[in-house]
Formats: sequence, structure tokens, C-alpha cells
Amino acid sequence: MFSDATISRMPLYLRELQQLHRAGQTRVQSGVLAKRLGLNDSQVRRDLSGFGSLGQRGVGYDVKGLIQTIQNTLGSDRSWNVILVGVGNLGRALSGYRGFEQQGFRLVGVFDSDPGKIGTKLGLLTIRPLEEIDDLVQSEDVELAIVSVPANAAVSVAHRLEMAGITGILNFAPVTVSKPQSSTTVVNVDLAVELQRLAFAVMKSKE
Amino acid sequence: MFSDATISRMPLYLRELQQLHRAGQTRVQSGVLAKRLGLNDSQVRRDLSGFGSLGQRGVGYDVKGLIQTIQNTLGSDRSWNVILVGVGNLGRALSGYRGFEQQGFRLVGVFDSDPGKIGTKLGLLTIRPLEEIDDLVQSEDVELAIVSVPANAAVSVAHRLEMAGITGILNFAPVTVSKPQSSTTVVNVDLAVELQRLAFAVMKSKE
DNA sequence: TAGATTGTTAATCGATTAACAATC
DNA sequence: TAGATTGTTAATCGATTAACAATC
Repeated sequence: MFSDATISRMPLYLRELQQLHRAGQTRVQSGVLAKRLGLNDSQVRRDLSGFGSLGQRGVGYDVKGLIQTIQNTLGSDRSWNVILVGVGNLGRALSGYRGFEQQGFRLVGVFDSDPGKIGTKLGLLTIRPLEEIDDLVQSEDVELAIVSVPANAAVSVAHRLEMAGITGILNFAPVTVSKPQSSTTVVNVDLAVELQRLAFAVMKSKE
Repeated sequence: MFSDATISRMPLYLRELQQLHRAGQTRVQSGVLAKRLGLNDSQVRRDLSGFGSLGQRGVGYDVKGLIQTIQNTLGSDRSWNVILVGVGNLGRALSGYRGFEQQGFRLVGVFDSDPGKIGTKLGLLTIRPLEEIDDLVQSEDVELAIVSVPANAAVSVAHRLEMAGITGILNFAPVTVSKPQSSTTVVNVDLAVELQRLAFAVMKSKE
């Protein structure tokens, strides 16, 4: 139904649509969305056509209806329980990141291996040892985990999460966590890699 | 010479090669790199072939030599001066992120619009008002900026950075900053979008 | 030499884009 | 009706992969 490329653009459409909705817009055209996201208008129509005929020719798309359809189809109408593993600088910032809860992600547990951190508070939550991951995943029906541990710990943490029944991992550790045989989905975000991508793209554009 | 897709994988190759180098490995094969990054071995050879014939048939690639070639070609043998604009939770975490300096990125200035923050310290640097961006970009030859301001400020900040002569922006604000007509390169990283991509991919895999 | 692995071509696959009939 | 914009097809473009000769 939807290609991987289309799926990965859906959160962007959703974000723009929600912004338009907040700004009081009731309709939007493919060209407008395309411009805001730096895409081609054909691409936007093609991406959205997967939902069926939602637009009105000559008029555009209904902002509210489109938001609801995307959310319904892709599961962001409900909330997801999330845990955070690794409470360093980045982990702390991620735990307080407003954008997550705004999209229906509920942080229900935070974990670290450092005995000095265990038992202390992070926001409203108490930092717990990794050994308690299984229990919480069971009791709270946790599906997603954010991993911000050091590189050398990431693979074993990912394995533990998988064993605990986590179905999705957002990995910020500077290693590619990919388990080809497993059913756990992983999205890797390496901040240093992103900055280097920028630098490389700048170099290339200067040629 | 290099496709965009290849360029965006280069930081990943570099990261794995540096890890192998630290671990004392002197040689590596395309299949090994592929496995670590979840890629196809043909793809790795094709990506690396852009540098010329660096491998030895029957043997593999020289780890150290490959690192140096990538760095030389793509400008990560030198250091880049970087500024940070927006000192919230995320900005603070980014300013202390070890991965940046390890790859030759030097944070030379931090800026915020909040008078309450201006003049206070962030690590070794003093937070300054946005008005001083131009001066610092000139005096320190700054090429890259990390933007972690609220969504509504991001576009005007990006514009200011562009005017100041910044050539690359790593944008963490939840808006797509793209200036089609400008020569400034932008890489957008929206953390909420990444988490949602994960959730959508999980939904899709469950179908 | 035999085995391994690269470099590179050609085939495949998937994603983007242009174009336009359908229709609001 | 005239103008605008969708939905969808067909064409294009680019990226991935399989395969294998070259060669260490």
C-alpha cells in the first residue's frame, strides 16, 4: 500500500497539517504542502492517494480529515508507551522533549546501569536498573524504547529490549543496531553522523 | 563522482572504520562493513570505488588508508567551527555532545534570544545574543550552525545565519528549513518525526 | 596454484516527476 | 462555464543488487 519512502514522509505531512490546523486553515493543496516540505507536488498527491480519494479536485484537501485519516491508518490516534534507556546528557534532554508527548508518546520508565543514578528522579520518574526492564515492559505494555547509552553498551541493551518484547527501538547510540532476523524495528539516529552528513554535503556543494 | 545516497553513507563507513581501527584491525572486507551497517556488500564496494582502487582483491581494504582517503576527500581531516543557536534542554545536551568534537567539530559560540540566559555560561562558552552572530561568524570563520530553537523562530534564525555567511545548518527545530534559492545546505533532524517514523514502521510491520 | 575478494558491468528494482484527463 | 487541482498513468531517473572477470 505505502512504500517505505512514503511512510517515512508521513510524519512530516502530519506535522505540517497539524501546524496548518492550529493556524486555522481548513483546506490545503498538494502544492502548498510540497513547498513547505521541499517536495514535488506530484509526490505529495501520490503519497496521499494511498489513503483513497481524500482531496477534492479544484479545491484541495480537508486539513482536519487528512490528519485523522493519517493518524487512524498509521496508529498515531492512540498513545504509545515508551521507555528510555540511558540517562546521560542526551537522555535527559530526550526525556523532557515536549514533541514526544504532543504526538501521543508517553514516557513510562527510565533506566540506567549506573548505581549512582538509580533511585534518583528524572522528571516525575525514578531511574531504575536495567534488570527491571522486563517487568515494566510487561506491566505497562511498553512497545517502544529510546536508547541513549554509550556505543559499547547499545548492542546488548538492544538485545535485552528485544527479549523483553519491545517492538521498536529509536537508537541514538553511535552504532547501527540492526537485527536482520528479529522482528524488532530499529530507527538509528547518530547525531555526529548527521553533522558530518551536513559537512560532507557542504563540501560537495562547493566543488 | 559520488551520489547523494553514497555521500550520506560516508559518515557511517567512517564511523565503523574508526571503530575497527581503534580495535586494532588493519584490514576489512566489504562484506564485514556491509554486515555492520545492514547494507549489501556490492553496495559497499560500489560506494568505495568512487575513491579509486583502494582495496586489494582477495584481501580487502586497508582500514587506516581508507579512513584517510575518506577524510581527505570529504573534508573531515580538518576541523570545522560550529555555533549553536538556541540553548534549551536539547541545545544544552548538544553543546556537550562528545561525538561532535571527536569528529573535528569545534563549538566556538552559543546564542540565545532569552535575556535571562545571555551572559551565563554554557560549558566554557558564554551565551550571547543573536545580534552578535554576524561578528563571530566573521571573526572565527564559522561555517556550520546547529539550530535548536522553537519552531516559530527557526525560519528567521535560519535566514539570519544565511545572511551571516553560514554555509551549513543542522536544524533540530520541528520545521523543514529549506531555502531552494540559497546556497546554504540544510540537514533537518526532527526528533518527534523520528519517533513517529519508528511507530509507523512498527505499525506497517504488524500488518 | 587455489581461494578470496575486489572493481565494474548489466539487470533489476523502486522512487520521483511530468503530464493530463477527470472533476470539483 | 472557466479555473483550479486532484488522481493516476507513463516516462524518467536514480539507486540497489547480482554476477563475474580480474587479480591479489
